[in-house]
Amino acid sequence: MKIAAWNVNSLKVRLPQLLEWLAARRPDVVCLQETKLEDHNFPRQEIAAAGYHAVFSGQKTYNGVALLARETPADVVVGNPYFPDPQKRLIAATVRGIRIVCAYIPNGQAVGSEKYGYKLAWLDALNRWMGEQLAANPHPPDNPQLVLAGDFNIAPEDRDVHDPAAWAGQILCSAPERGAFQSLLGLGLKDSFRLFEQPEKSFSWWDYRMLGFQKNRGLRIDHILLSGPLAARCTAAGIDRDMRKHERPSDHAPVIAELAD
DNA sequence: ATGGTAGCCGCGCTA
Repeated sequence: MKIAAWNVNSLKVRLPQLLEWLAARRPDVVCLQETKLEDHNFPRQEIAAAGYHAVFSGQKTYNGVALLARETPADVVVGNPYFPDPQKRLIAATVRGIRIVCAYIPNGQAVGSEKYGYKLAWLDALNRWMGEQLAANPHPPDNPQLVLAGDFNIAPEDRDVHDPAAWAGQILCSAPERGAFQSLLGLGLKDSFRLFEQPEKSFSWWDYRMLGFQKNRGLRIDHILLSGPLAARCTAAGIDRDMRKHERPSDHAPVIAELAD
């Protein structure tokens, strides 16, 4: 079972790339962020023609998440019950007995800003909800089947940052943000990427500006976290870096984790 | 060097 997450930065613009990529990679589940589409504009026909069911929660201009799956997603929940939020950043559904949570965690703009406070509060509520979801999705009991995937807007460690000195204490890298990430791991979730040997300087996002990608000035901020039993089944994890080379790319590359059946 | 690039129904804001 192949699970992917991709911040597409406008599904309208990236739809042709998404369809090509779905055909090439054949993921079973895809968590999309920054669709930037109202629900009535979601390209349901094109996604269905590609062989995927879709559930989504979008808004105009900003944010927006979607969950694509080759099997019908069940028990769809939009948003975090512990954090009422007009911003469309969270959608969850069950696919093949696995609870999938697709998240677009706030960027936070700058440490100390109002948006930063919102990000930390959002993460605190996410942590609370994930704790509950881990307990609520046992199969059988005490065997949580949970995936938390998406754009976290957090580089967990210095090795996830092209220039740790320049980014020290900055947004995406600050201690409170990294602490929130560690709290999610503390619930028993595993960073699928780090279950395997990986190339140095592996990143998932590069700023459009200043030739960020060409110079590999990136950060690894997109993640697929797995509950313990799923981590035990994980056979591979990686970043589809080549998608960032595409003409008119998203600023994020897709991340992928594979589970043995 | 406080820039730069991309996407948005936008004519600034967010990333």
